[in-house]
Amino acid sequence: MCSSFRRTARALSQLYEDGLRPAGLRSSQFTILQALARTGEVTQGRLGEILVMDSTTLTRTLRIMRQQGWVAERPGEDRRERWLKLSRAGEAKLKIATAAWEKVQARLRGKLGEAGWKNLMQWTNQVTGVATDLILQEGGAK
Amino acid sequence: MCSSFRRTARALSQLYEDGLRPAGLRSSQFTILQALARTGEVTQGRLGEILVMDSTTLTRTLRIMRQQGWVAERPGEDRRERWLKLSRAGEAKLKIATAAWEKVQARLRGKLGEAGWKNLMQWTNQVTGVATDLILQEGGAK
DNA sequence: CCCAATTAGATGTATATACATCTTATTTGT
DNA sequence: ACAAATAAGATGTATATACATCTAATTGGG
Repeated sequence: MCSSFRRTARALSQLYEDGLRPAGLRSSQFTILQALARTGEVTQGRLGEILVMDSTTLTRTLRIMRQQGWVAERPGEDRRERWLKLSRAGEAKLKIATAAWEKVQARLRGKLGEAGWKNLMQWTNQVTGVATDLILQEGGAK
Repeated sequence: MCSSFRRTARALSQLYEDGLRPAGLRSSQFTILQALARTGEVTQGRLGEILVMDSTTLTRTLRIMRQQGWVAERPGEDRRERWLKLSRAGEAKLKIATAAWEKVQARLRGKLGEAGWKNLMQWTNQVTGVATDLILQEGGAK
C-alpha cells in the first residue's frame, strides 16, 4: 500500500507540476499556500499536523517561500512559535497558480469521473487518518 | 488530488519506515528490491517505468543499493543499458525486510478492512494509469 | 520562586525526487 | 556507409522529506 501510494503520488506530482511550472512554483509550495488560505494564521507546528509533514521539513520550504515573499511570519506571544500567513503576494500567486492547478485537475477528474473522484478523496483521507493513528500508537508506546 | 495523495504517501511512508528501520532500509529501497524480485533482470529505464520514477532518480538510489551489495549490475549488449537484478545479499535483505513490512501492513489492513484494501489497490493503480496517460499526452504534444 | 521536564523550531545529515544538460551508443534516412 | 536524430544513463542542481540533535522558551512540581 505504501509503495502504491508513493507511486501514484509521483505520477500525480509530475502531472500537476507540469501544469504548475509556468506559474513558477512546486506542488508542495502550492499545497502550503492553499492550506494557509484555508486556515488563516497558524503556527508552523499546526501547519505540519494538517499536512502530516514534519514541522522541521516546513522550516526549509517556508524559508524559500518567505524569500519569494509569499508567506509572512511573526513570532507569537510564546516566543518559540512562528505564526504564518499568506502575504499579499502569496494570495496573488495562489490565485494564478490555482487557475493552472484546476486546469490539470479538470482533465484528471474527467478521466476518473465524479463518483470516482469523491470516492478517492474519502479513501485517501481515511487512509491518512488510519496511518497517523497507527503512527501515534507506536510513538506513544515508546 | 495531488495534495491528498502526497499527504497520504507521507503518512504511510512514516508508518512503514518505522517498521522498516530495524531492518536498515528505506521504503523506496524496499520497493525496488521487491520490484526486482518480481521482474527478474531488468534495465534501469524499464524499472523506472514500472515504478513511475525518473530513471535518473534511480541512478542515485541504485548506487547506494549497489554499495550495500543488494543489487548486481551488468552492461547490456546495447552498451548504454544497465541490467539490474537482486544479488544474493539483496534477496536475503528482502526476506528480512518483508517480514517487518508485512507486520505493518497487517495492522493497516486490519483497520481498513479487506474490501477497502482491495478497493484502494485498484483505485491507486487506476489513478496512476490515468495520470501517466495524461503526462504522456502532454509530453507527446510538445 | 526555582529547577526539571517538555515543547517549538533550527540545524546537520541522509535519502528521494525530478529536470536540464551532457556523454556515449544506437538507429535512421538518404 | 555516414551524418543526423534519437535513446540510455550520468551529472549538476534544486526542492522535498524525515530524523537526531541542539537551543531557547515555557510549564509543572515542589
